Amino acid sequence: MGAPKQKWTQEEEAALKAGVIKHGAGKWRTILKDPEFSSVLYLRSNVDLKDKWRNMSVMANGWGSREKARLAVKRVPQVPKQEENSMALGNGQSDEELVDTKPVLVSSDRVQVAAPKRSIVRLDILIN
Amino acid sequence: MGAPKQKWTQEEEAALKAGVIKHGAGKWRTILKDPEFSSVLYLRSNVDLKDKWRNMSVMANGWGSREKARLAVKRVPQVPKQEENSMALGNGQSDEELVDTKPVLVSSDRVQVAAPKRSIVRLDILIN
DNA sequence: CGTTAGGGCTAGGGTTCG
DNA sequence: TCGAACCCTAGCCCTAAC
Repeated sequence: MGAPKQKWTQEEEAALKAGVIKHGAGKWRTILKDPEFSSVLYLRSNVDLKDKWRNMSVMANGWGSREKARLAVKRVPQVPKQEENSMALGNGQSDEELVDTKPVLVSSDRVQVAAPKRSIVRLDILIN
Repeated sequence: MGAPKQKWTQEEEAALKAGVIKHGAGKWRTILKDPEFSSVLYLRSNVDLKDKWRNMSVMANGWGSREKARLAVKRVPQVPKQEENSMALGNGQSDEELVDTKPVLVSSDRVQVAAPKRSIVRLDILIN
């Protein structure tokens, strides 16, 4: 079993989004063949792109049903990971970058453990 | 209030084991639809089967109770984690023979491993 | 035949309860 | 605290339709 599971990276998500903006949703094979994205998505199939876009769209809408303060107000003795990617479809315009504001802030009354880990601040690849 | 939490009976566990032997681990829905086991497992869902098999497998591994599991280390932005979990079938007695839990015959075409090794799967182990 | 849309299933982490 | 049972859902598979 050589497929433990393959999680999507932020680079891949950004490439997918850019591909949809450029070619349109539904043109998965076209996006995949575009040399601009194939370097990032080369190990994904067109079906993978379709599935991922479905998941991203669902998330972008109303954040689900049973999630609310559950994930946010979780007291974790660790460093809360915060990574959120904006997910919205552009109107076909050139530049568009929605910034999702996720004010998830775990503010413990006590001193929180320091963060020895390196925060991963990744910027989306340039498109257009 | 509404979820009494139903514990697994011996009959259900036995049916699950037999189902895995017959159809292979991972074919939870298939096991559930098999009339041979549905009479016992009709209260369970495919996810229940999967979860129960996970718990049983952990026990079979000899996880004892003397391990300091570090459940930290969430996701590090580097080095893909690699998990390897071996699954053992059979009773919880001293048996170090790993049994391939693949169904005897799968769908013909698949990304089958290019290894024509034909391990003789022993199926003598059965319900306790 | 290739591709896409959609439903279905599984794997794995997370959460709750005892 | 720990573990069994249960929940949530991203990723993957199957099938029909085009």
